[in-house]
Amino acid sequence: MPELNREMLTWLRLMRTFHAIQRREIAFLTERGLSLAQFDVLAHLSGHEGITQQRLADSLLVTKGNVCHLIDRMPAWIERRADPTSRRSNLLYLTPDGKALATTVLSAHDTYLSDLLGGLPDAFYRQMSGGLRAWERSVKRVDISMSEVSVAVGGLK
Amino acid sequence: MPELNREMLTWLRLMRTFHAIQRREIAFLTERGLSLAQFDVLAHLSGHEGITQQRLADSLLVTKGNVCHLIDRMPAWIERRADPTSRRSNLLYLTPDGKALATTVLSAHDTYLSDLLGGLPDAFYRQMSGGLRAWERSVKRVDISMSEVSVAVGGLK
DNA sequence: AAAATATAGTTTACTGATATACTGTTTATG
DNA sequence: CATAAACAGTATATCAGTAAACTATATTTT
Repeated sequence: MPELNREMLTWLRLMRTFHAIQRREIAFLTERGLSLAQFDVLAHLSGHEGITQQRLADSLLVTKGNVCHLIDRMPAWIERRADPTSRRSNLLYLTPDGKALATTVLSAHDTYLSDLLGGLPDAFYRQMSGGLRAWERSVKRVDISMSEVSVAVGGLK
Repeated sequence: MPELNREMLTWLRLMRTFHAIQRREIAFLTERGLSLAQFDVLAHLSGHEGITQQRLADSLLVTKGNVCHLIDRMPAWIERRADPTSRRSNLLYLTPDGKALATTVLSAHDTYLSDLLGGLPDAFYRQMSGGLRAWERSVKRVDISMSEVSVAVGGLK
């Protein structure tokens, strides 16, 4: 049977909280005709126009293939322009429509999330941020490209 | 420009922590030849053999279509059996191979996660769990099937 | 009992993400 | 300088997930 020790219980809590918030964020964006992925692209681009697809992919922690496909389906809002310094990269710019959409949706999104997430005492957020940062640091001891870990933990003896 | 108030910063922290942990969990399972979705199915089934596909879908918070497709691709580990009480539902059972796999992988997964997530003082987990529970409760004021919200927040005036 | 409705499962079409292979371009290096 | 290696982008195949249409079976209602 599953061992529900304190670490696991806290992790379950974290997952549930994450999903509760994210589902609402997605619902909010869906009503405005945007997917979360599209919103992320618009949001990042509106602060960093003129970056390459690769840089956008890095920022969003997704693959360049994903960005390519995503951009393909947002032609009304995003434009690929030639990079004067390199013929292999594209520079991404918002179209006027994209800029307009980004402005309104970003600000509404901000208001919505702040309202959704706010309302608890200031000390709560300080404490929570600190705790999460500590946990994340602790988790990152374990490298993501592990092969030893598989042996050490999953392994024999 | 984005307003990075305390709520948003805490949310960013939470997302980062969530992804840092989940990426490692996925890497762990991938090395053992399982996707996270497959693991979830095995894990739930090994504690609840004989449930229907619909019940499994409900438990995992996914659609029955997803479960159907998922089960289709795990024939070595999962078996559909006729429900003696209803000809329209299937009952899901682990095959001997599925049972064996579940046993070893579940326990290794448990050990791995406990090690990954553990190591901080007990008070940390108590405090974090409590904080997350409070935040989740507060978030759930906002109903997920909102239409008023879209007007109230996204809206005019 | 017949008709309407609801339910379990399947299928299909779509989005989103990955990995991988492929194209073309740039940069290193031998 | 020529070739090899790295890099940006694209294309393709695959895996998860959703929604919606469809099939077959149960259940309710009239």
